[in-house]
Amino acid sequence: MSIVARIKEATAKAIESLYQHQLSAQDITVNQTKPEFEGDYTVVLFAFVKTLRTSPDALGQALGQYLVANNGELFTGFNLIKGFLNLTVTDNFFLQYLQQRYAGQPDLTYGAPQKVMVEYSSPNTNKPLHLGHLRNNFLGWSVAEILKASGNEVMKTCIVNDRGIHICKSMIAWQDFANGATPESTGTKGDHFVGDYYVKFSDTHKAQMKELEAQGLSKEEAEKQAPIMLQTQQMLVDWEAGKPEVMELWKKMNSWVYAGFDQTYKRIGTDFDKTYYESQTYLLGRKFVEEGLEQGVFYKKEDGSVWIDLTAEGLDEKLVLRKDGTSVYITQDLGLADEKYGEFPYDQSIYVIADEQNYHMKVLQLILKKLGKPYADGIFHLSYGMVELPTGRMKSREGTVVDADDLVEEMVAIAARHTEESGKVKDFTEAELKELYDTIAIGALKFFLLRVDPKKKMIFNPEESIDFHGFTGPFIQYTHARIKSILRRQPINEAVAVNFNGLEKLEKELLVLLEQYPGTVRQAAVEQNPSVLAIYAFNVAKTYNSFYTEHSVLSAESEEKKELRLRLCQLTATTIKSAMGLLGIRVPERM
RNA sequence: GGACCGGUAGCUCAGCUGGAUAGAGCAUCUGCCUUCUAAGCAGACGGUCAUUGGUUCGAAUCCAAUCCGGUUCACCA
Repeated sequence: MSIVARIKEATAKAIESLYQHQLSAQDITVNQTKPEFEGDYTVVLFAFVKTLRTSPDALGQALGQYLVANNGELFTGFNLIKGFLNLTVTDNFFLQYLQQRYAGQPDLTYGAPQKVMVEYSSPNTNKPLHLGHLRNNFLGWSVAEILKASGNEVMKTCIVNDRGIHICKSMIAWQDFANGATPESTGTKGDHFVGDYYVKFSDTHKAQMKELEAQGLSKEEAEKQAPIMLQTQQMLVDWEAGKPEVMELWKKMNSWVYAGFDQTYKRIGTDFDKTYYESQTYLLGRKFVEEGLEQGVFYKKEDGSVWIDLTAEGLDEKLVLRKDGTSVYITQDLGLADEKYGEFPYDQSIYVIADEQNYHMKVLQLILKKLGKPYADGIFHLSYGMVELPTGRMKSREGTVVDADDLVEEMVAIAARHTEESGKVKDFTEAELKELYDTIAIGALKFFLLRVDPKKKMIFNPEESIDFHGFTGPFIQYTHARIKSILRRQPINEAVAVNFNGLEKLEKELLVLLEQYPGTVRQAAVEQNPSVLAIYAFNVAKTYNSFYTEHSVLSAESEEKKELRLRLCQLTATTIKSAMGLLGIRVPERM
């Protein structure tokens, strides 16, 4: 049990014994003591003063004395400042924790295991991945891993938007302008290759619109009447009819894109247990229309379109089937949700989707509820804020989209430059260097995107790029490498025992932090928020670095101190590696 | 217009289930490498927590109003 849990438990017991008053652990506020006061953890007393009909001072004195007298293994002393009871935890408690944990892997499981599905990434097959996808990928992957580490059965999924008018746009452009060029013939990565034709479509479309507008058509008319758009519409019809040459082109171009995605996913360490393709799932929602009409949840308008009225819930009327009988986005999603549950009967289904779709996800869940689907309550929208540039949103039309592959390459170049300047790994082979650059570059990128609360939109400044100092991935990686350097020189001697009193301030501070690790992972899991772990890992690294500068490990005052510090180093390294691992960030042995 | 989200140091962000004098990193400035990796450490500077009112022992945190910014309310996906 964590020290905080034990303090709460002991406090509840003490109050029951002293005042015959029952309290549950969650009623008690325990904070880490502020550095300017003596003590490690603080019980906040104000909440009980009224019900116990006593003063903060009297309560604090009584409680402090009781806790120290009855929990000698936990507390060595207390002090009372206003309504705050500061408790000093015994060195021995932390030394025991250290002794038990330094060698193995942390146990991070809690609660009853659940089946959790996590959907993330969801790319379109008409353009390469960009910065926004990276936040999505890193978030989804990390949340999945955190839930897995917490003891749940997790299935990572991806829905690929591989069909529709936007896919036809790049197809038409390729057909009209490529002269048979391929990624191989041009030496272009497949997803970028196809993305270039999507841009080509836009440019052509724009030019044709301009001509039509000059002929007096309105903007809307011009948009629809542009020859390339008419072509694209026809191609979509042909695709839905399964016209062989269109299907062939579609498959060919998608396969180029997938080859490109695979390369990027591999590079950034994203993986999935199951990939859904919209082309295979988009018709699944149709049966819901019948079902909803029968149940009276949906209604049909005169023109044949089908709707659901959500105005009672404060939302709007929502179309679920077009008058021409084709299904819309939300209907497809209903079908996919059903398909997912059929394959993996989950307790929770997490959708990692940007916050611009908050309304859509709300509607999706509500419709499923109204249809009486048992899995509706398990749906959770992990809504994250968009990544913006200092100038505002990324816009493909204005060419301000930050490409994922380009960004990774840029980071690698910076990592290489820093590494060369430091001159610390001159004996590395080419392959080792390459791996190190990737580890640092992608670590920096992931940390940068994961350190912010997912809910909040974030600003990415390409000018300043991503720093390698301070609150960053490389800072933490560097700390790990430093520790490993010590442990390589001097392995731990298991035979030496380390039970004694007299921890240095920074030794204890570090132990206090390390002891909080399982609780921190739990918080990250409950909140589905990796940034909690990023901040934690940074604090551990920072505290270790202070300790490192202040106290020598290898030239410690005594053999026993040295062994203590070696174990402290080991546990710090393990904790950093574990926490960073849950963020998808590798930590090097040397850098 | 309706709904939802946000506004904390020059910049990027923590803190938000109410608790002590609001914290980090970057930037700026001062020190510290013949001693375990200076991608580091120690320190300085920097705040009307958007504004106003309310709730109470106590408010950045809760409530209301206002201002500013964003997203969304498509027979697009």
